[in-house]
Amino acid sequence: MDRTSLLESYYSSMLSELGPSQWWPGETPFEIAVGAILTQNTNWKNVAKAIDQLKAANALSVDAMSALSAERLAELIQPSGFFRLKAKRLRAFLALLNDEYDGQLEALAQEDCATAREKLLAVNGIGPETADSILLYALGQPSFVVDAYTRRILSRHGLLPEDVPYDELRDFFMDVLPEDASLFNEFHALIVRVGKQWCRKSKPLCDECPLATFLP
DNA sequence: ATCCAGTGGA
DNA sequence: TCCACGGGAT
Repeated sequence: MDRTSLLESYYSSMLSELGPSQWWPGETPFEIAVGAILTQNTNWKNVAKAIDQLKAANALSVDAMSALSAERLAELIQPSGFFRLKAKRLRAFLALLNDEYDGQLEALAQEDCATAREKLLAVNGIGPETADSILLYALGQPSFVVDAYTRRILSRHGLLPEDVPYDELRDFFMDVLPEDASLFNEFHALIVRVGKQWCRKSKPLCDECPLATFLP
């Protein structure tokens, strides 16, 4: 089977077994972008707490968050872990928006996908996964997101070596899938759900996995 | 390879 | 207790 049909089968198997994901949780593009930074190597439940605190402090806008000191911002996002580091990263992201896009996330979304990706990657603290998450889930751009779950599932299925570089893993999908943001959105969301519940790092539950038929 | 550094589930 | 977590920089 060619890669295109294979990935389509993965997608339809997960979708039919799990149902649609309705990702990403978040009411505004800015909130989603903030969540993408906060969730780096961190459980989403911790991020949700941090976002609640940002909301309670009315800090979930470019202007309001830009007005906060690094210390105050760190305090608000504390439950997400790495809070001093992430406060710096959020401020570096805000600096990009304020300095180059007049504080408008929508203006960044007007760039073509590759340009916006370069701009995001140039921010200290935004790496490829965070950049792609912002592009796809906050800006609606067709940039496929891959993560540790994607890597784990595909390597356990014998499709790619486990240490494959990020961009090669991303191209594994983008080279053959139609450039469709809503497809990329749902595909990645389904992979994360499978990774969390079945393809766990230790003690994976292969027997009950929605992707069990694809195992080598 | 090591640091960042809180939280919840196994 | 221990480990893993929608990673990234140094």
